[in-house]
Amino acid sequence: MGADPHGFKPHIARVEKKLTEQPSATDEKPEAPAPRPLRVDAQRNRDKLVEVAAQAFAADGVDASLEEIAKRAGVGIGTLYRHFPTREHLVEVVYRREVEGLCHAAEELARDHPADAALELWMQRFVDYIATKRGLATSLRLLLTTNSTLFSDTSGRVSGAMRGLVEAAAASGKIRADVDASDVMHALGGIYSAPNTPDWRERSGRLVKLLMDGLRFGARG
Amino acid sequence: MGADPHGFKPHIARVEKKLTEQPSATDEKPEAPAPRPLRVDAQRNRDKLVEVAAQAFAADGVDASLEEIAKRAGVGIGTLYRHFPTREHLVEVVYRREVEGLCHAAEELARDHPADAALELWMQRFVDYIATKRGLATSLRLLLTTNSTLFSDTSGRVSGAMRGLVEAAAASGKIRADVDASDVMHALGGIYSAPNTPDWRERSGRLVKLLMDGLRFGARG
DNA sequence: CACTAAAGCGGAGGCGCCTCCGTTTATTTA
DNA sequence: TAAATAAACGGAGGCGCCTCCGCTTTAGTG
Repeated sequence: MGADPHGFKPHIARVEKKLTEQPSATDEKPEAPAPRPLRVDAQRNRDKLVEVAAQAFAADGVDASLEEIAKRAGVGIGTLYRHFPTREHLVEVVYRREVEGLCHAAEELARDHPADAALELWMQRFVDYIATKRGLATSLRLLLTTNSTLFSDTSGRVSGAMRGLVEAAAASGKIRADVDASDVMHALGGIYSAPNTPDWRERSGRLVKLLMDGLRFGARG
Repeated sequence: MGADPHGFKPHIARVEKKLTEQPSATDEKPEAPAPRPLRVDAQRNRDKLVEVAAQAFAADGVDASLEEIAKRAGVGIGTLYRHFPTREHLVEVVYRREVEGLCHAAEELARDHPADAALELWMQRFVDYIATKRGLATSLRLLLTTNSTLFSDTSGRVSGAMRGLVEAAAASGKIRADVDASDVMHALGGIYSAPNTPDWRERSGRLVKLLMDGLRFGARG
């Protein structure tokens, strides 16, 4: 995006296909007839593709070239399309992975740090997450309105993770006890809706610090 | 869409550009410094493009080939892109034109027919409009969330036109007087949200007739 | 009418999308 | 271990997107 003077930059939404059928990353429903667990090479390629795609989308936005992604993952374009029949499939998987990572980070941070530090670090991580989300903005907006499962899924998980951290911090006395997790989430809303200036990241960082000061103020600990 | 086995069918939303700057079909703001009224040949080409595009979108959906549209309009692809720098611009103009037509039809029908017939005919026309809107579904959804002016503009105009017809019919005694235009609009909602079956059109036609029977029931006239 | 600047035109060219199918490879079976 | 087979691979090919810029047409001006 920028180093691509002749690039292919369509500007339209064209999504008609297959959005009903979910990729379903963590599908362990007891009813599933175990659809055969992907050959090891296939799984390896798939993972590599997702990883490379995540980088590419972060760097170039959703318009990143799929052919380039395939190449960088060391597979043919055909392989990419077999795993992800549409661009959305790939975007969705990358996004879900991002959410997964964010929730996982919450557990990890909670284990390795004092409750208030864990919360603060997590919020900084949340800023990165939002940054990605903004990169994918248009696609995501469409995906989230088309595919309501995705929306409820992810927003539920994220706010759940945050709730856990806030409550733990409150319980440990590291932050004041009279706040609700949803209030904190609401405060973070400012990050999301803030204008897309170049200094957005620093601003957001400061917002998080400020918020933490507020949370620590008058804490028991 | 179908007669295009090797066609270019991306499936992603890529809209970043120029959606702020409105095409503004009917821009007559007193502040505008009159941006020079388009050379006659240019205007002719532009009109032709919009007309052809309207047909193409109706026939093939928003994925209709822009090169094909340019060709059928008898201009080069470059001309199309000069007038409509992105596909959305074209979609938006076509859509606004559709809305315009619908509102204009309301006046015309009101002039040429008894009030109740005018309303019924207009509602049948409304079915066509919705059909178009469905054809453009994904693009429109994105456009309407991105560009809130477009939304308020058009929905306001359409419901205004309908209100006029309903009130005229009620005043003339051709339909019962105890209904509100917004109720009728609400009833028509069924058309929009109905599943996209092949017999959708007939169903909608019957819905309109049914609705008219309900409206005529117990009328003074 | 001749001239000229500005406006408009249009298509070649370069790139990305995505399908199709012959080839390669992992896994199962003998 | 070898043969058989299903799964996966990958890239050529065909098509649409969109920019760029030399050529054409229009609308003024003297």
